[in-house]
Amino acid sequence: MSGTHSRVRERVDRDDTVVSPSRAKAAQKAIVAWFDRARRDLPWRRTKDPYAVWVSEIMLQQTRVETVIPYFERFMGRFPDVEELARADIADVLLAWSGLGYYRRARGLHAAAREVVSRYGAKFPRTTDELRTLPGVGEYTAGAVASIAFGERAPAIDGNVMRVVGRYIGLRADVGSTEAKRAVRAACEALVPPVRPGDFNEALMELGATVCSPTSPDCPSCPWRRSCRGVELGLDAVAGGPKKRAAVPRVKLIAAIVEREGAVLLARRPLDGLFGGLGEPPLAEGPLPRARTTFARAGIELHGKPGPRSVEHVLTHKVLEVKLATARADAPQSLAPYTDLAYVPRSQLQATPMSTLARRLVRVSFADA
DNA sequence: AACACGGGGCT
DNA sequence: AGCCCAGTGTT
Repeated sequence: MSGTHSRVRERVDRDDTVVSPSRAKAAQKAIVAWFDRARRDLPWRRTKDPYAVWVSEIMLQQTRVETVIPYFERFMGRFPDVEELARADIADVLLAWSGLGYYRRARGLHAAAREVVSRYGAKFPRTTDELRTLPGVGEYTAGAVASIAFGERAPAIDGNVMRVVGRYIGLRADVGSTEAKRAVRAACEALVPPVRPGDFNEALMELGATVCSPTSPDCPSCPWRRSCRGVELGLDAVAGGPKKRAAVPRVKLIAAIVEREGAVLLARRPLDGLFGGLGEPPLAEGPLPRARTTFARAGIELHGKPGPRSVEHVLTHKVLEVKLATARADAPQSLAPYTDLAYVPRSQLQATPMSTLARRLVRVSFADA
């Protein structure tokens, strides 16, 4: 008897994350109506130009709206259409990306622009399947561009949507789990309407960004408050789960600060990996004797001991601890893993692609100059 | 499934 | 001091 009961109970638990057609329809109407009223005026919403939508979506990957806005404006001014971007030098694209992070995105954008021009005659591919083949365009971005720019009825599931829809369907599984992804995707397939699918997807993300926040959702203001399973269950029980992250390793580095006649010695990083393609004062891993030897082989002689000036730069997966050392280099040689070394006039630094870390190093070096 | 990949703002 | 953001690509 208890067996029968638990079997029924189990099926109910599984089924209640399924969104029925009638429930989907009500949900679509409510959230799009809310979006029409509450939508923020963002630069990339002033057009449905696929190129602009695409650029914005790439920039928005793992990056907040407020951070992206000025970069987007500058980028569109500098590269107004896909052909202009395809013609550009990668260094100019990286310069426009300097400080935004995840620099592989800039290389993907540039490579994809060239593909759009060469393979599609500068006309943007219109379907998720074609978009998906472009470098830097994954499942989310393909759905976002296809739905927003071309009206394809495709879901666009980002972190916001995982949380919002996870709560809406009363998902208990951790949002990072395969089970959660499957359930949210199924729900989204049922939810995305054939009419205005792009507005629906944007509405979902907008809701996550402004109302259904991770820690303190404003449920009374939510267009879905009446049918949200998460509210019924208590949001703490839904789509939660602590994500324990391993302690981030600390990496100790020495930066060789070499100045000669108003120019700074910069090294260019290899295209693959951290800060790919960007310039920076040459870095070598500590401890000091090893770094000194590494630099010496490249013709860079450290003056004294590194420090006391130093910079700590925090990344997602490691902390870079950089001590600064002045140095001289009359005939710099190659220095692994950098692709080249060159003196850059200080007046040219703002025109040189560099990471935020590299700019900090330069700024700290010449703070009192 | 886990990890590399930036930077910043909020709690 | 964590958390996590309009994620993607590699291993």
